[in-house]
Amino acid sequence: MKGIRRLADHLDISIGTVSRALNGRPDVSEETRRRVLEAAAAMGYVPNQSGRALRKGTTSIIGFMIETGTNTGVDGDTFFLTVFDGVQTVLGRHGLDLVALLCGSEEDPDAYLRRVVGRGFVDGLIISATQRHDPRIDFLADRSIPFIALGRSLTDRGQPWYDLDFEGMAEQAVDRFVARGHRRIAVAAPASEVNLGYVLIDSYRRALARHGLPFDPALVLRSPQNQAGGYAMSRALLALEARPTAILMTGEMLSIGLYRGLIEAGVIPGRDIAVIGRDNPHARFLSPTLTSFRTSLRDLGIALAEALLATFPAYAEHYPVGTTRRLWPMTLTDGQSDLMQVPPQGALSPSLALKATKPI
Amino acid sequence: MKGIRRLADHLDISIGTVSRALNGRPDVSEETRRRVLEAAAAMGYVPNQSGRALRKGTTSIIGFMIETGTNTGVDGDTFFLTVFDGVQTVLGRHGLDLVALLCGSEEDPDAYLRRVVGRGFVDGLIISATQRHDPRIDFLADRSIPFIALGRSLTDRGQPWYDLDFEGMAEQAVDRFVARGHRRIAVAAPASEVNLGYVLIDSYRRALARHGLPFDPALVLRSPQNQAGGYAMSRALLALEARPTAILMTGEMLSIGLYRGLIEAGVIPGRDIAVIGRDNPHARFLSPTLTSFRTSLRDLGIALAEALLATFPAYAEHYPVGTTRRLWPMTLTDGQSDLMQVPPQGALSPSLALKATKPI
DNA sequence: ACTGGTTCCGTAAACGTTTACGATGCTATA
DNA sequence: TATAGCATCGTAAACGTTTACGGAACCAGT
Repeated sequence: MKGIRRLADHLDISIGTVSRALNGRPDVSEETRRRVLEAAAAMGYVPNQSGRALRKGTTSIIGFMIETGTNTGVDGDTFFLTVFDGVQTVLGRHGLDLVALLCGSEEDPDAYLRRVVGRGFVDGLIISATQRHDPRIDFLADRSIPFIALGRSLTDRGQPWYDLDFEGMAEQAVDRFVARGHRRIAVAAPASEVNLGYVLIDSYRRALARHGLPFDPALVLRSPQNQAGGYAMSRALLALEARPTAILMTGEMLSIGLYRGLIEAGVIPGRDIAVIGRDNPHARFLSPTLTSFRTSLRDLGIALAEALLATFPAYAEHYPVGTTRRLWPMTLTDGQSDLMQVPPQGALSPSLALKATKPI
Repeated sequence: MKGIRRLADHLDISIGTVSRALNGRPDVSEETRRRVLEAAAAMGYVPNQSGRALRKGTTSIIGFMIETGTNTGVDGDTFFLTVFDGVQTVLGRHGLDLVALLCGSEEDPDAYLRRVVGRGFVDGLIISATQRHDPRIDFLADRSIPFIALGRSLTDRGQPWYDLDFEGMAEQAVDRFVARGHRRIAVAAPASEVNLGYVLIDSYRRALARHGLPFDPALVLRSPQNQAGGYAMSRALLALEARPTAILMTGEMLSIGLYRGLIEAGVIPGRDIAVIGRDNPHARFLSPTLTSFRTSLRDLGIALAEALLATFPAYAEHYPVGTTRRLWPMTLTDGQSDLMQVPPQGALSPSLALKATKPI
């Protein structure tokens, strides 16, 4: 004998009453409710997930889909573990559980999603690393599965989303660079089809235009969003004909590899080139200290969870119903890596002048 | 109409036949099987997880339990994402799915495990960060849930495990240090009750004894296993009365913070102190290059999954049944950080001699 | 024509819950 | 006393699958 029946037999009452007692239904006496709760705790009873889900049509599980393997761009991540923690604290308050749905590097993300959602495995979803055009959004919207995206997409089905504020980052960074006299400002963009790359370049382009600076495609450096990418980027940067005097790194890990490459070449951030990057626990240990955009990823997780719950009618009392689409602010924190000043008006340093006039 | 019934009605056959066709049962004609599979694909049918699990008593889901939040010791993790990927590739071959069970920083890990396992949520489990005494092992063994531990524990219920080979690490590192003349060798150990700390210190102690060196408790430095911990450790190290000339860092992230702290103090790894650490994508960008223990975490994930499946009688054909308990080898890879030589026999450098004779 | 065997398929029970419904006993009121 | 209302509980159906069982149809051999 197992499950709720064991409990019922032990207490000599019906399984219906046990269930009502456990679920806080009103039509059960306080006396029996007490006995049931006591016995349940004593016998370590936990309702079977499948039985409950089958009957209720709801699983109380929220999935956070991420891709494993190191080819995803984001390697080395406090990122997800921290966001998870924020999401979990909100969901836990409502008896919901968070699990990470791990799409292996050998499986197609769209097929994976279809499989796991088709199974009726989760009540809601958080998807991340949204692509410029993302079939997952269409799929989830078609099935009207509650979900929220961490990242915007051109695929717009009215879904809620949060996204890091790349507009703000590009704007503030370019403003600061220009104020220090920089005119050749590079930007690091992801090599994949992830949408944030496009958003970033657009924002960067508009920020340049606002200052009357030309857009030079050669200054958009593409690479995987990890340290190795940052290292490769330093090489690409130093090899450019007309070397930029400033660079904005929006990938979390990029700056670490970039520093390594620059310093190896004798180019000191903050002195020979201005760098602004993204903060993370690793970047805190860079030297010279990195001028960086910071934010609380745990709070982002909390916001994500609340916005997701707001799409459930059942939680309308706690979270005002509605779809939130919001840029997640990052604050620019001073470091040493952007302190370089560019002398006004064509007074280029000899080495740069040399580079600039090199034939072809 | 939903689920298998919709499919059956559409094809004008019974749901039993549909189920048999989909599950590859022999007693269904090839013709109808073809029709069923075609229709299933066309209509995007995926069997409901709850219904199937309820009937079969098995979920085809393996859980990998980790703790979120940054206070867990391991922050900054390629680690888990890489191991996940290895596990996933093996499980995927057998139609099993891996999900990460995220225990929030606000919930007790033991209670979390009881809850999620009691629900019958998973067929098997991988637990990590095993404690010196770990109630989770007793719980899982009592319920005879198939599981494997990433990490040893004094709680021995005959469970299979893999663990990083800290014996080998301590032995090789101490050997190398001693060969270069070091006699005061420090070791970094985690501050928590996680078992690897005890294993590590034991191994370190034995390795010292083998060379006739005394064990000095002051040389065992405890800290959280992250960069901040490494940074703090550099301070503690430099503040020691009799400063060690070598240090072994077994935490993945420690070396990064340690480097920062040492270099700030003008102490160059490999020149002024010998350092051996653990490799990871971030440590690849340290300068001077880190002499480090390396391994393939993806292969570790594969091994974990195979050893877990070996405990399922159902997979006896693929994986020889039996419980494997094995140390996962790490190979020592040369870098510059351990190149420092200590002059033989009491010929201490002035500064070190000064430190050693300082009163109290 | 009868038997036995094979192939294919439908029927129905079962998994562990939740919950609508009805039954029972009690109290209060007329 | 009869009735209505209430509190409490048991009964049974339902959720979507899988699978043991049996039945129908067919063929081969006697």
